[in-house]
Amino acid sequence: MPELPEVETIVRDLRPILAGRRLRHPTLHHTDILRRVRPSRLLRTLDGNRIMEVGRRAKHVVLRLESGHRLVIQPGMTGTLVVHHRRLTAVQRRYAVLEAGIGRGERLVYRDVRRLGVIWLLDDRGWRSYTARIGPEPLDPDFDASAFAAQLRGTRQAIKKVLMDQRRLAGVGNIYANEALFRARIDPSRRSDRLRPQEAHALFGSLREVLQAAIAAKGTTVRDYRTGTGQAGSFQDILQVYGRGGLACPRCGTRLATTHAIDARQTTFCWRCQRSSG
DNA sequence: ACGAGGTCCTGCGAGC
DNA sequence: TGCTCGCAGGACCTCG
Repeated sequence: MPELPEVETIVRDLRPILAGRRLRHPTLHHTDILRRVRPSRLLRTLDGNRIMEVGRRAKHVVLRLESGHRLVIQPGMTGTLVVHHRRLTAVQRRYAVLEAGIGRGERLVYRDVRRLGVIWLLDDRGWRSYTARIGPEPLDPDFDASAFAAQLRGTRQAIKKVLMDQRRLAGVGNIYANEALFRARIDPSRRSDRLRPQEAHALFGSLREVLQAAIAAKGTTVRDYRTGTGQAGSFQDILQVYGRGGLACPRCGTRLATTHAIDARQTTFCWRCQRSSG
Protein backbone atom coordinates (compact mmCIF):
# COMPACT_ATOMS: atom_id res chain seq x y z
CA MET A 1 0.00 0.00 0.00
CA PRO A 2 2.21 2.72 -1.26
CA GLU A 3 2.27 5.81 0.94
CA LEU A 4 4.79 8.64 0.80
CA PRO A 5 7.92 6.59 1.63
CA GLU A 6 7.06 3.87 -0.87
CA VAL A 7 6.37 6.31 -3.68
CA GLU A 8 9.49 8.29 -2.79
CA THR A 9 11.49 5.06 -3.03
CA ILE A 10 10.01 4.25 -6.41
CA VAL A 11 10.79 7.74 -7.64
CA ARG A 12 14.39 7.68 -6.39
CA ASP A 13 14.95 4.30 -8.01
CA LEU A 14 13.38 5.27 -11.32
CA ARG A 15 14.68 8.82 -11.68
CA PRO A 16 18.19 7.93 -12.89
CA ILE A 17 16.81 5.29 -15.22
CA LEU A 18 13.92 7.20 -16.74
CA ALA A 19 15.13 10.79 -16.99
CA GLY A 20 15.71 11.64 -20.62
CA ARG A 21 14.26 8.41 -21.98
CA ARG A 22 11.64 8.37 -24.69
CA LEU A 23 8.49 6.29 -24.31
CA ARG A 24 7.85 3.93 -27.20
CA HIS A 25 4.83 1.92 -28.21
CA PRO A 26 2.83 2.28 -25.00
CA THR A 27 0.22 -0.38 -24.34
CA LEU A 28 -2.80 -0.10 -22.09
CA HIS A 29 -4.24 -3.39 -20.81
CA HIS A 30 -7.03 -1.88 -18.70
CA THR A 31 -8.80 1.40 -19.22
CA ASP A 32 -10.74 1.57 -15.95
CA ILE A 33 -7.91 3.31 -14.13
CA LEU A 34 -7.83 6.29 -16.49
CA ARG A 35 -9.45 9.53 -15.37
CA ARG A 36 -10.66 12.20 -17.77
CA VAL A 37 -8.56 10.96 -20.63
CA ARG A 38 -9.44 8.59 -23.44
CA PRO A 39 -7.12 5.63 -23.99
CA SER A 40 -6.40 6.71 -27.55
CA ARG A 41 -5.32 10.20 -26.51
CA LEU A 42 -3.18 8.86 -23.66
CA LEU A 43 -1.37 6.45 -25.95
CA ARG A 44 -0.95 9.04 -28.70
CA THR A 45 0.49 11.55 -26.23
CA LEU A 46 2.87 9.09 -24.61
CA ASP A 47 4.25 7.55 -27.79
CA GLY A 48 7.57 9.19 -28.61
CA ASN A 49 7.31 11.59 -25.69
CA ARG A 50 10.41 12.14 -23.57
CA ILE A 51 10.47 11.92 -19.79
CA MET A 52 12.06 15.12 -18.51
CA GLU A 53 11.59 14.71 -14.79
CA VAL A 54 10.53 12.01 -12.35
CA GLY A 55 8.94 13.35 -9.19
CA ARG A 56 6.53 12.70 -6.38
CA ARG A 57 3.56 14.57 -5.02
CA ALA A 58 1.85 13.04 -1.97
CA LYS A 59 1.43 9.34 -2.87
CA HIS A 60 1.63 9.92 -6.61
CA VAL A 61 4.42 9.42 -9.13
CA VAL A 62 4.68 12.37 -11.49
CA LEU A 63 6.40 12.02 -14.85
CA ARG A 64 6.88 15.40 -16.49
CA LEU A 65 7.00 14.97 -20.24
CA GLU A 66 8.64 16.96 -23.00
CA SER A 67 5.23 17.88 -24.38
CA GLY A 68 4.45 19.74 -21.16
CA HIS A 69 2.04 17.06 -19.96
CA ARG A 70 2.39 15.25 -16.70
CA LEU A 71 1.62 11.57 -16.39
CA VAL A 72 0.42 11.15 -12.82
CA ILE A 73 0.19 7.67 -11.36
CA GLN A 74 -1.56 7.05 -8.04
CA PRO A 75 -0.66 3.47 -7.12
CA GLY A 76 -3.66 3.16 -4.85
CA MET A 77 -3.46 0.00 -2.79
CA THR A 78 -1.60 -2.43 -5.00
CA GLY A 79 0.03 -0.46 -7.78
CA THR A 80 3.76 -0.80 -8.56
CA LEU A 81 5.91 0.93 -11.14
CA VAL A 82 8.93 -1.06 -12.19
CA VAL A 83 11.48 -1.09 -15.00
CA HIS A 84 11.91 -4.52 -16.56
CA HIS A 85 15.13 -5.43 -18.31
CA ARG A 86 13.67 -8.31 -20.23
CA ARG A 87 10.38 -9.37 -21.72
CA LEU A 88 7.61 -9.80 -19.21
CA THR A 89 6.70 -13.31 -18.16
CA ALA A 90 3.07 -14.36 -18.29
CA VAL A 91 2.80 -13.87 -14.53
CA GLN A 92 4.29 -10.38 -14.72
CA ARG A 93 2.00 -9.46 -17.59
CA ARG A 94 -1.09 -10.70 -15.80
CA TYR A 95 -1.59 -7.52 -13.77
CA ALA A 96 0.14 -5.11 -16.09
CA VAL A 97 -2.00 -2.05 -16.70
CA LEU A 98 0.28 0.21 -18.70
CA GLU A 99 3.63 -0.59 -20.27
CA ALA A 100 5.96 1.23 -22.61
CA GLY A 101 9.39 0.69 -24.07
CA ILE A 102 12.05 3.10 -22.81
CA GLY A 103 14.93 2.04 -25.06
CA ARG A 104 17.93 -0.27 -24.46
CA GLY A 105 15.54 -3.20 -24.37
CA GLU A 106 13.91 -1.96 -21.18
CA ARG A 107 10.25 -1.51 -20.40
CA LEU A 108 8.46 0.67 -17.89
CA VAL A 109 5.54 -1.25 -16.43
CA TYR A 110 2.74 -0.13 -14.17
CA ARG A 111 1.06 -3.15 -12.64
CA ASP A 112 -1.87 -3.04 -10.28
CA VAL A 113 -3.57 -6.18 -8.98
CA ARG A 114 -6.71 -4.53 -7.69
CA ARG A 115 -6.68 -1.55 -10.02
CA LEU A 116 -7.63 0.88 -7.30
CA GLY A 117 -4.86 3.03 -8.73
CA VAL A 118 -5.51 5.96 -11.01
CA ILE A 119 -3.69 7.39 -14.01
CA TRP A 120 -4.10 11.01 -15.08
CA LEU A 121 -2.65 12.87 -18.03
CA LEU A 122 -2.57 16.54 -17.12
CA ASP A 123 -1.61 19.68 -18.94
CA ASP A 124 -0.15 22.61 -17.01
CA ARG A 125 -3.48 23.97 -15.95
CA GLY A 126 -4.77 20.54 -14.95
CA TRP A 127 -1.64 19.94 -12.92
CA ARG A 128 -1.97 23.22 -11.06
CA SER A 129 -5.51 22.52 -9.99
CA TYR A 130 -4.59 18.92 -9.19
CA THR A 131 -1.73 19.78 -6.88
CA ALA A 132 -3.62 22.68 -5.32
CA ARG A 133 -6.17 20.25 -3.94
CA ILE A 134 -3.49 18.35 -2.01
CA GLY A 135 -2.13 19.49 1.36
CA PRO A 136 1.47 20.38 2.23
CA GLU A 137 4.28 17.85 2.02
CA PRO A 138 5.28 16.75 5.53
CA LEU A 139 8.97 16.59 4.60
CA ASP A 140 9.02 19.98 2.90
CA PRO A 141 11.56 22.11 4.80
CA ASP A 142 9.17 25.04 4.54
CA PHE A 143 6.45 23.11 6.32
CA ASP A 144 7.09 23.37 10.04
CA ALA A 145 5.54 22.31 13.33
CA SER A 146 3.49 25.46 13.71
CA ALA A 147 1.98 25.10 10.23
CA PHE A 148 1.25 21.47 11.07
CA ALA A 149 -0.37 22.47 14.36
CA ALA A 150 -2.47 25.03 12.53
CA GLN A 151 -3.76 22.28 10.22
CA LEU A 152 -4.74 20.17 13.22
CA ARG A 153 -6.62 23.00 14.89
CA GLY A 154 -8.97 23.35 11.96
CA THR A 155 -11.06 20.26 12.54
CA ARG A 156 -12.77 18.23 15.24
CA GLN A 157 -12.12 14.92 13.51
CA ALA A 158 -10.05 12.15 15.05
CA ILE A 159 -6.37 12.95 14.78
CA LYS A 160 -5.64 9.76 12.86
CA LYS A 161 -8.18 10.60 10.22
CA VAL A 162 -6.74 14.09 9.90
CA LEU A 163 -3.24 12.72 9.33
CA MET A 164 -4.60 10.63 6.47
CA ASP A 165 -6.67 13.41 4.92
CA GLN A 166 -4.79 14.27 1.73
CA ARG A 167 -6.33 17.74 1.58
CA ARG A 168 -4.75 18.59 4.93
CA LEU A 169 -1.49 16.66 4.70
CA ALA A 170 0.09 14.93 1.73
CA GLY A 171 1.22 11.34 1.57
CA VAL A 172 0.32 9.81 4.92
CA GLY A 173 -1.76 6.63 4.90
CA ASN A 174 -2.82 4.06 7.43
CA ILE A 175 0.54 2.50 8.18
CA TYR A 176 2.46 5.67 8.95
CA ALA A 177 -0.46 7.34 10.72
CA ASN A 178 -0.52 4.40 13.15
CA GLU A 179 3.25 4.46 13.59
CA ALA A 180 3.57 8.22 14.07
CA LEU A 181 0.79 8.29 16.68
CA PHE A 182 2.42 5.46 18.58
CA ARG A 183 5.80 7.15 18.57
CA ALA A 184 4.25 10.40 19.78
CA ARG A 185 2.17 8.52 22.39
CA ILE A 186 -1.08 10.03 21.18
CA ASP A 187 -4.44 8.27 21.22
CA PRO A 188 -5.53 7.95 17.55
CA SER A 189 -9.12 8.84 18.46
CA ARG A 190 -8.22 12.16 20.08
CA ARG A 191 -9.99 15.17 18.62
CA SER A 192 -7.53 16.91 16.35
CA ASP A 193 -8.36 20.40 17.62
CA ARG A 194 -7.87 19.31 21.22
CA LEU A 195 -4.21 18.39 20.89
CA ARG A 196 -2.02 20.57 23.03
CA PRO A 197 0.70 22.53 21.21
CA GLN A 198 3.44 20.32 22.62
CA GLU A 199 1.54 17.23 21.49
CA ALA A 200 1.15 18.59 17.97
CA HIS A 201 4.83 19.42 18.00
CA ALA A 202 5.77 15.93 19.15
CA LEU A 203 3.50 14.38 16.55
CA PHE A 204 5.09 16.45 13.82
CA GLY A 205 8.52 15.23 14.89
CA SER A 206 7.38 11.61 15.09
CA LEU A 207 5.73 11.81 11.71
CA ARG A 208 8.84 13.16 10.05
CA GLU A 209 11.02 10.61 11.83
CA VAL A 210 8.92 7.65 10.79
CA LEU A 211 8.64 8.85 7.19
CA GLN A 212 12.40 9.40 6.94
CA ALA A 213 13.15 6.05 8.53
CA ALA A 214 10.75 4.32 6.14
CA ILE A 215 12.37 6.00 3.13
CA ALA A 216 15.77 4.85 4.41
CA ALA A 217 14.36 1.32 4.63
CA LYS A 218 12.93 1.59 1.10
CA GLY A 219 9.35 1.38 2.29
CA THR A 220 7.06 -1.20 3.85
CA THR A 221 6.20 -4.34 1.92
CA VAL A 222 3.15 -6.06 3.33
CA ARG A 223 2.16 -7.76 0.12
CA ASP A 224 2.28 -6.06 -3.25
CA TYR A 225 4.56 -3.08 -2.87
CA ARG A 226 7.91 -3.23 -4.65
CA THR A 227 10.63 -0.64 -5.07
CA GLY A 228 11.40 0.79 -8.50
CA THR A 229 13.87 -2.03 -9.00
CA GLY A 230 11.38 -4.73 -8.06
CA GLN A 231 12.71 -5.44 -4.56
CA ALA A 232 10.68 -5.67 -1.36
CA GLY A 233 11.08 -2.85 1.15
CA SER A 234 12.25 -3.56 4.69
CA PHE A 235 10.38 -1.21 7.00
CA GLN A 236 7.85 -3.96 7.79
CA ASP A 237 10.53 -5.32 10.13
CA ILE A 238 10.67 -2.01 11.97
CA LEU A 239 6.94 -1.38 12.37
CA GLN A 240 6.00 -0.99 16.01
CA VAL A 241 2.21 -1.22 15.90
CA TYR A 242 0.79 -1.62 12.39
CA GLY A 243 -0.27 -5.23 11.85
CA ARG A 244 0.80 -6.14 15.39
CA GLY A 245 -2.56 -6.15 17.15
CA GLY A 246 -2.62 -8.64 20.04
CA LEU A 247 1.18 -8.62 20.33
CA ALA A 248 3.13 -6.90 23.06
CA CYS A 249 3.69 -3.16 22.94
CA PRO A 250 7.39 -2.70 22.14
CA ARG A 251 7.55 0.01 24.79
CA CYS A 252 5.62 -1.34 27.77
CA GLY A 253 4.59 -4.90 26.94
CA THR A 254 0.84 -4.28 27.11
CA ARG A 255 -1.15 -6.14 24.47
CA LEU A 256 -1.67 -3.84 21.50
CA ALA A 257 -5.31 -3.16 20.69
CA THR A 258 -6.86 -3.06 17.22
CA THR A 259 -10.04 -1.17 16.41
CA HIS A 260 -11.88 -0.20 13.25
CA ALA A 261 -13.69 2.69 14.89
CA ILE A 262 -11.82 5.41 13.02
CA ASP A 263 -12.77 5.71 9.36
CA ALA A 264 -13.36 1.93 9.21
CA ARG A 265 -9.63 1.37 8.98
CA GLN A 266 -7.43 -0.82 11.09
CA THR A 267 -6.03 1.20 13.95
CA THR A 268 -3.53 -0.48 16.27
CA PHE A 269 -2.34 1.26 19.40
CA CYS A 270 -1.28 0.79 23.00
CA TRP A 271 -3.88 1.56 25.65
CA ARG A 272 -1.24 2.41 28.18
CA CYS A 273 1.30 4.38 26.13
CA GLN A 274 -1.27 6.26 24.06
CA ARG A 275 -3.63 7.07 26.86
CA SER A 276 -6.29 9.61 26.08
CA SER A 277 -5.98 12.80 28.06
CA GLY A 278 -8.46 15.08 26.38
C1' DA B 1 -18.76 20.33 9.39
C1' DC B 2 -18.97 15.79 10.40
C1' DG B 3 -19.80 10.77 10.70
C1' DA B 4 -21.51 6.76 8.55
C1' DG B 5 -21.61 4.05 4.89
C1' DG B 6 -21.15 2.64 -0.08
C1' DT B 7 -18.19 2.16 -4.32
C1' DC B 8 -14.37 0.41 -7.05
C1' DC B 9 -11.18 -3.81 -7.46
C1' DT B 10 -8.83 -8.87 -6.59
C1' DG B 11 -6.34 -12.14 -3.66
C1' DC B 12 -6.22 -14.47 0.35
C1' DG B 13 -7.30 -16.94 4.42
C1' DA B 14 -10.75 -18.34 7.81
C1' DG B 15 -14.56 -21.10 8.56
C1' DC B 16 -18.01 -24.38 7.40
C1' DT C 1 -11.85 -30.56 -0.87
C1' DG C 2 -14.30 -26.70 -2.24
C1' DC C 3 -17.20 -23.22 -1.38
C1' DT C 4 -18.62 -18.49 0.60
C1' DC C 5 -17.48 -14.53 2.90
C1' DG C 6 -15.02 -10.89 5.14
C1' DC C 7 -11.11 -8.24 4.92
C1' DA C 8 -7.22 -5.47 3.14
C1' DG C 9 -7.89 0.46 2.68
C1' DG C 10 -6.84 4.82 -0.95
C1' DA C 11 -9.79 8.09 -2.76
C1' DC C 12 -14.02 9.42 -3.85
C1' DC C 13 -19.01 9.73 -3.36
C1' DT C 14 -23.83 10.45 -1.14
C1' DC C 15 -26.81 11.01 2.69
C1' DG C 16 -28.57 12.75 7.04
